[in-house]
Amino acid sequence: MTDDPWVTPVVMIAVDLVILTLRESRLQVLLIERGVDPYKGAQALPGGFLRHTEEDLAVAAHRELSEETDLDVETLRLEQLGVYGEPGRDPRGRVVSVAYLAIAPRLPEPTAGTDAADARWQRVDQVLSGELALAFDHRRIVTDGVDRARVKLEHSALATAFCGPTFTITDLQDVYEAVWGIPLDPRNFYRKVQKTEGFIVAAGTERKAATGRPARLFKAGPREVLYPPMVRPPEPSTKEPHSEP
Amino acid sequence: MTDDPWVTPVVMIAVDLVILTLRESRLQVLLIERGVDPYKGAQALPGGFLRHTEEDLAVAAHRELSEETDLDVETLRLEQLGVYGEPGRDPRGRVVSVAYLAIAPRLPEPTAGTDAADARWQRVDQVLSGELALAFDHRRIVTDGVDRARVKLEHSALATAFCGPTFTITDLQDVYEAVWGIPLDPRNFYRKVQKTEGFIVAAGTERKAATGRPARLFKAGPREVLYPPMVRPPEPSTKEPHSEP
DNA sequence: GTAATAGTGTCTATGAGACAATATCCG
DNA sequence: CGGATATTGTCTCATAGACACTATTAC
Repeated sequence: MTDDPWVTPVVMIAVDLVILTLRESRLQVLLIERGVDPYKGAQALPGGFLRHTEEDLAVAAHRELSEETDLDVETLRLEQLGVYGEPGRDPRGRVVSVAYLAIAPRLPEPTAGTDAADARWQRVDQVLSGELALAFDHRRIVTDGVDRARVKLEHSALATAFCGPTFTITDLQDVYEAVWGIPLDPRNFYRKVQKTEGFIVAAGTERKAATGRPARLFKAGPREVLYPPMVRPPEPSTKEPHSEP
Repeated sequence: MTDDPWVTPVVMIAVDLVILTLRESRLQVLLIERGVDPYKGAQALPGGFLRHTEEDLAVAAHRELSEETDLDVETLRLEQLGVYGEPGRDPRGRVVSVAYLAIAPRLPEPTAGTDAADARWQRVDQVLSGELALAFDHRRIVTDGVDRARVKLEHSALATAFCGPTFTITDLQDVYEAVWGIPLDPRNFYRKVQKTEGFIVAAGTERKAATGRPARLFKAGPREVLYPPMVRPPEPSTKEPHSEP
């Protein structure tokens, strides 16, 4: 940092939000329909430009979150995901965007008649496959966000953030299965989660099940870092250069 | 992203580099002495402002790397570490800095008489402890970089990047011990590393040892992602809120 | 030979994963 | 009772970690 700052070109700073949730056992991401021109009418991540010179990035992210969505801003914990600053990514000029990631519990559909009216949950698999096109480089940002969530599920108690204040162990398993995209054995999962001290704690009560035996309820425990970690089977690895007879 | 970009305030973009290496079995970070005024004379990370509007962030990072250091820019792989954009972090105005992380093999001291003359390797532990003060919020950036390196050592073949083109298994163990800050059993480490297919591959030759039996040489293998991961023992955990009788 | 480091063998505790068996609800 | 889901038990296999032991060099 020895250079003269006054030769620095003008750059616009934006924040983009990747909000993930679980609905109908599918991983979904919150998208809005753009109302203005670059990519008008296309789906995009919630977000926007920095308002004034003194605005903190995380504050701007929270502001956009409350402006463009119905979500309970207090509950959500935003985590910095990365910077996306390729010169050509925004036709309006040089825009450097700071992406944030958050995990939301299942929530009602965004309310019509508000600023958030254009916000909709969309299936992540449709975004990743390209079936649902996004504005700018937002597909890449979603991809990175999902990857981050997958990894964080292994080592942190993030999964509980997908659930409501209380949940059953099966609810928690649904989170892992949806995010990882693989089935898990309910019995081994059950014991594994219980044995990881501080991950979840009993929430006293039980509940009436629609069918079958009612499950115990739990809430998120104090532990943030899981040890031992939840293990995710190795990826099929797009290129497995082996094949012994 | 529905806002009008033209109300966006002017923000300066900088890149900062966290270059880590291993010297004398210590984790060290490359720092420069600032020659201009905010924090003039203090130690800081290499880096600088974006040059022109079309310059890519990663390109700017590489440019600063070659301008301010002697390192072989081609070999080093820069990885985005995060964004640091607090309003008050730079007295000159609003500066949003994108930090990059790289791992360098052991290299000679920076050459005097070049632009890199002020660059010096400094012990990471002195930075983290505050014994060596850094300009701006660079101590936090170094902290985050070291944390990232620690985690990446578990799941990726990053450790080989600390070594030269060929190395012994003991060399590799030194990397893990220095970065993690804990001792490892050489015999278990030996087998673990060998069993992880594609991590390291034999580099034919052996070498003459100063003392003891000469070791086999290896080079980095094709595998980037380690499975199973190298396991790092759980942290002592600053706050262990348990104590049952 | 001794010192020193490289590499191997082996035992044990623990966890992952498969899967049978039991428990508790609904109707 | 039968159907469905929750919870527990048990077995087997793989791996981490401890550590005795052998191998190969320099002197």
